[in-house]
Amino acid sequence: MGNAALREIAVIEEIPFDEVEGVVAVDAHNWLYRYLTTTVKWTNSAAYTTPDGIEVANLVGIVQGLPKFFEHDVTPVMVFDGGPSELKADEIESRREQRETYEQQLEVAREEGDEVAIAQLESRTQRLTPTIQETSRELLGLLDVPIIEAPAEGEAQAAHIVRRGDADYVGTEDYDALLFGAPLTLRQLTSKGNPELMDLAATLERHDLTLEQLVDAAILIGTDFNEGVSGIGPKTAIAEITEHGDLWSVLEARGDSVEYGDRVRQLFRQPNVTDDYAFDPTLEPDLEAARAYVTDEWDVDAEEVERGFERIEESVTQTGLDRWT
DNA sequence: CAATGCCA
DNA sequence: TGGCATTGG
Repeated sequence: MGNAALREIAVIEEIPFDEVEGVVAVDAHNWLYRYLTTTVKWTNSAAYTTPDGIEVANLVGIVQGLPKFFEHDVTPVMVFDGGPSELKADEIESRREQRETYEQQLEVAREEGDEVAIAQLESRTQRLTPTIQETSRELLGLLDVPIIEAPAEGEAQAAHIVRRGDADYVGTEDYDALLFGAPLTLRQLTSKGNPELMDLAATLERHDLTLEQLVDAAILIGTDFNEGVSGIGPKTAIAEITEHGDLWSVLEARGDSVEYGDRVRQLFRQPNVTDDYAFDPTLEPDLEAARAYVTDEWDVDAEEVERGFERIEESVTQTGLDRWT
């Protein structure tokens, strides 16, 4: 989701994949979700469901999606969302408890009309199922793709990692990455053509804004967590913030108001992220194990993943993934 | 310029 | 989704 109006504000340019270098901190939820909803699923639904009715389109998506990185000598690092759905495989009981807790929280938030909390909790509704999470982690592990656990939003954590210089780009379709302060963001990583590069510094420079002001402008327009002011779009938001300086001054001058403005602001300014992560960008995939996992353990038709594995294999042997530091 | 609805 | 035309302020 995110905010499409930010596209009007952001400096975005298409770049050849060859010019992408280094490490991409991928918003794993966003990345997997693309493969679960669009590409694979409807083309041959049966091929991505086990006899038990468990969806394994994520495994196919991973096998088909990773070669893009490998073939361009780009190291993906998958950043998973934290929060209520971070579950350990064998903790069935705590799983139920957490789900109940989440339901209760959502109920309370609804009663209180706390739109921000509702939005946050609902955004966790469309979370990946525990099975998807577990099998994705397992397969990524076999392929030696680093996984980082975010305390909350994966996107915020990915932005944090890039800000600290431990990765070069955030990978997500979501324009919100900009608001989390991601210096460089790559979009269209799942599509066929070239990716798009979204540049924070260039964006701020173009409009002569600070990041804080950009966040305020986005709040005026409306984000995933707040409604925004009716009648304010990207142009007006920038103009008003430029004229009055910040969110509150704009609202005061217009006699408007925004619900939970301060909380949404904090959400972007001080997201829940951690420095407690580490990864080795040197990838040594165990292709045999990965193939076995997908085709034997989860009964995915070998044809569905053959080409993907071949491409990964070729990348490994030709360029040597272990050269990437 | 913002919002809406339709279509590729 | 994203692009485009329309309408309404």
